[in-house]
Amino acid sequence: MNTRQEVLDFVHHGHERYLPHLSIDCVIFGYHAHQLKILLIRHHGHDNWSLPGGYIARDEALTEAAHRILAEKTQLSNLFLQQFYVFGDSATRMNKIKTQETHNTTYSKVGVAIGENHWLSERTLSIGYYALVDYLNVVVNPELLVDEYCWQEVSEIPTLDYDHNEIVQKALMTLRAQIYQQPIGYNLLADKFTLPEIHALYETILGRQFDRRNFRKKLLTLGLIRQLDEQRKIGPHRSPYLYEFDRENYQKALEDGAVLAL
Amino acid sequence: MNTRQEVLDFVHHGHERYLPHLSIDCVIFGYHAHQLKILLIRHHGHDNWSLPGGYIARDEALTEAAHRILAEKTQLSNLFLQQFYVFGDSATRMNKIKTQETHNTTYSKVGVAIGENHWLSERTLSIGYYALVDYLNVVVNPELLVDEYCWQEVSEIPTLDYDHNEIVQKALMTLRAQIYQQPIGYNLLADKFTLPEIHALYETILGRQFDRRNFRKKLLTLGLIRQLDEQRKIGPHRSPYLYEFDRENYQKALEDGAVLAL
DNA sequence: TCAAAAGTGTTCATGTTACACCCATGG
DNA sequence: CCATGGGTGTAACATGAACACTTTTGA
Repeated sequence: MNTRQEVLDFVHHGHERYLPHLSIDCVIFGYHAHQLKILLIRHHGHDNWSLPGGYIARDEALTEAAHRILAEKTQLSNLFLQQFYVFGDSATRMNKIKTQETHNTTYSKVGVAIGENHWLSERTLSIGYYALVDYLNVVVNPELLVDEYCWQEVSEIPTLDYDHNEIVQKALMTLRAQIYQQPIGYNLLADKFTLPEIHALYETILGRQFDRRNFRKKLLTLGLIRQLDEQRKIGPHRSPYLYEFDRENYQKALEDGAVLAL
Repeated sequence: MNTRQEVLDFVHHGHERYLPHLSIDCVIFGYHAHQLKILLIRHHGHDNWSLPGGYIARDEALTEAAHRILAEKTQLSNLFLQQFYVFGDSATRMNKIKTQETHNTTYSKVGVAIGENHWLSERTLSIGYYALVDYLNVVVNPELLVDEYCWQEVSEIPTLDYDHNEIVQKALMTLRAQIYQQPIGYNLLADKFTLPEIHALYETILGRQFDRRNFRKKLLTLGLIRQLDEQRKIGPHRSPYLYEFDRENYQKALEDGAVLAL
């Protein structure tokens, strides 16, 4: 939403287009070069940051909605996107903490006030999705009501609005648990990648270190990756070999519940 | 809902008490003696079976709602109950298949018709929860609109109404994945249990066999269970020893991500 | 004494961990 | 030639898998 008109239309007619009481919040993990970050936004007039999110259109599949919202923020489609939990227990989600004033701060930018019975003031449960992107590929889409964006290191997430800290925690837990069962590398590495690259990826996401030799052995033994004949030039150093994923084997390994417990 | 009056009140005023567009469906796994079953219900006038479910009250936490619904069906509280997915993609969940006639068949029992714009005809996403119970402990609560109940073996689930087959599949997958990370035994076994009992439990839930000796060794090594001095009399056979869970160690092992991969 | 169920230990194969030196490259 | 980063193998150890006979009990 980039124009005042769009925002006004959303405020006044959003309930006709979207399902009320339900939203989607996205924890967008951005990885690059040994750093794992999360995309945060700061709504107009807010001191705290929060997660990007959106609503589900009445004629839209849930998964579709999640992909649309993600694409609206990052301009990227076909990303790895995973539903992980529904949040409906915390005080914010019970409407025990009124978000109305919060909303009014934001929407004051377009000169509307959100009443107590407005659809945006109603109790809203939120479905959490997490995505994985290379944050260098992301060109964040500016929105009228969002004052600022930032990529924040996962270990340094500040206090967020609503229950978003809880959502981030759960997303991170789920990501780390699922890295063993999901083709996570596919989405964060180029088709051809070096061993140090995939090695750094796993170390960063899991927050611990792996022995280079054992790591390579494991991935090759499981047949998840295949070494190529090519090498990459990387400046004044020895050239690393390139590898690619063995898609068939990767799939098979995942089905067999293969564990990449290094 | 056991009286006509209650049902009428639900149909006419339910939207004031409950959040629209959202429901909870429960996959209630019932285990006993090497059998793993699911509780199914048959609504009045329906040919197919479906899962028990319910709605979230406007002033009720999500988890609270799930426990209430489960207690309404089984009369049991404090059960192991786990949220596992939100279903919002299938044709039923998009309102592409009209459930209105379906509803009318059911509610004809109390002599009301559900119109196209009735709140029960609107698009409804469903949050899936699974529970684990000993089905011998369950006294199913009769409800006016439910003609029949049954416990159906997980390997013999018939075609269900709506997208409930999909929900059951996902629940079973999740249960099997989580048995390694959740204190599942606690809820299905008495405080003191024999090794053959817990052994059968794992075999049944995971659908495969484990060597008795290795199974015992593993559980003892991980410190999940503790052997007691008592034995149980079981007729014309050797008396098995009793065991109990080592709660502290169980907790610790789960946090460490201990894997019971037998 | 028999049938049914439970108890128990060892061996072998596999997987996991720990560890250090040499090589290639460009400046 | 040097600084930097990448490549590689082996030995010790721990874990998992396979396997069968004996004991207890009550009828």
